[in-house]
Amino acid sequence: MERFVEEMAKKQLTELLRQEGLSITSPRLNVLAILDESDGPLSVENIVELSTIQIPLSTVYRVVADLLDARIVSTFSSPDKKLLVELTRSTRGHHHHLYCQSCEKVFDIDLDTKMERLIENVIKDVSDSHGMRVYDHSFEIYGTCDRGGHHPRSDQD
Amino acid sequence: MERFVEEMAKKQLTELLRQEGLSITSPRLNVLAILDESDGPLSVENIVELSTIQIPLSTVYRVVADLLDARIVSTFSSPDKKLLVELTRSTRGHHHHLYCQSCEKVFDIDLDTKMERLIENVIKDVSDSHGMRVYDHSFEIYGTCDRGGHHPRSDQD
DNA sequence: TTAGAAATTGGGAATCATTCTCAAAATAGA
DNA sequence: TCTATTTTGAGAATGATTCCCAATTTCTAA
Repeated sequence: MERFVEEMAKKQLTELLRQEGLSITSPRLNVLAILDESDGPLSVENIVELSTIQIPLSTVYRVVADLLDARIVSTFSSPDKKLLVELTRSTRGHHHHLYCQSCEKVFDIDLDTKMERLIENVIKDVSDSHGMRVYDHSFEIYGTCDRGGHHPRSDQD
Repeated sequence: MERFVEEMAKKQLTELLRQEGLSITSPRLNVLAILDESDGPLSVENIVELSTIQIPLSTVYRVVADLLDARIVSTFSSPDKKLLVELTRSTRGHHHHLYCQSCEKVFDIDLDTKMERLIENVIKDVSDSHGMRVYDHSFEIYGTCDRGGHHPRSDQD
């Protein structure tokens, strides 16, 4: 059963690559499978750790870059500036992120349609007033999940 | 006259350091003066380039870290993950950023009070539902200012 | 199905921003 | 001014990411 699900997923992921005209290779399928099984964005290091077969870091970076070009994955940076990756498909379109400083996890969050529309309006105003063409925006929230956690800038010694 | 203004600024900046209990050194005053004259956030490299006296990169990083601890400056990351710095004072409190991909500049933007309040509400909802204590958030807009510019992800070859 | 062409990989070296180190220099304050 | 303390300069170290290129894999078309 487990096995069956895996096979299904593999076929779908293969199809995903084929649709975008990318050749089917095991590093690509592996990275996709790992992202597919994850419930949130992963760092490149995470991907390597979670991989059953051995994949060099450089290959993961390259694979991720190819998948990004094909829009199969999306990437962004964590607060400590590491590359984070997630399947574009798995996120129902546009969304935002919530970072937990204490457990170092990232959660996807969705804003309701009204809020998202308000943001679009703000962006329109700003881009008009600056004469710029806007291609993206981000909205990120930083917090801590454990009650003992503290503000990262208040730990002066 | 020019000279006079400079002297004025220098006194104020010295006072700023003194108030926070930081000793007065020329690298610190220089970094502050450069940030004070800038109309937007600067990278560490920018600061070194704009400095009249020679300051090593490592010193600028250290000075910026000290000023950050004292909350005299604020820092954040550019889309290419470089450290950006601005005087906390020069920004009337909380604000956001607009990045231009073609000219590589960063502009400060303010949202109106209503919008900012909406965002606060969203953050409250999200943090409550995830059981997290939120200490910060960011909202950034990415665009290009020249009409010939193009979406960074659409230049596939 | 198979040969050759084209694309991809492995893995180590290179790069780039940032941090660290520590002796020398500057600052603070009695 | 003198001395303890802090800060600096300059280069080495670090860590994430990119580059390089020979070896391998995938694709294509006969």
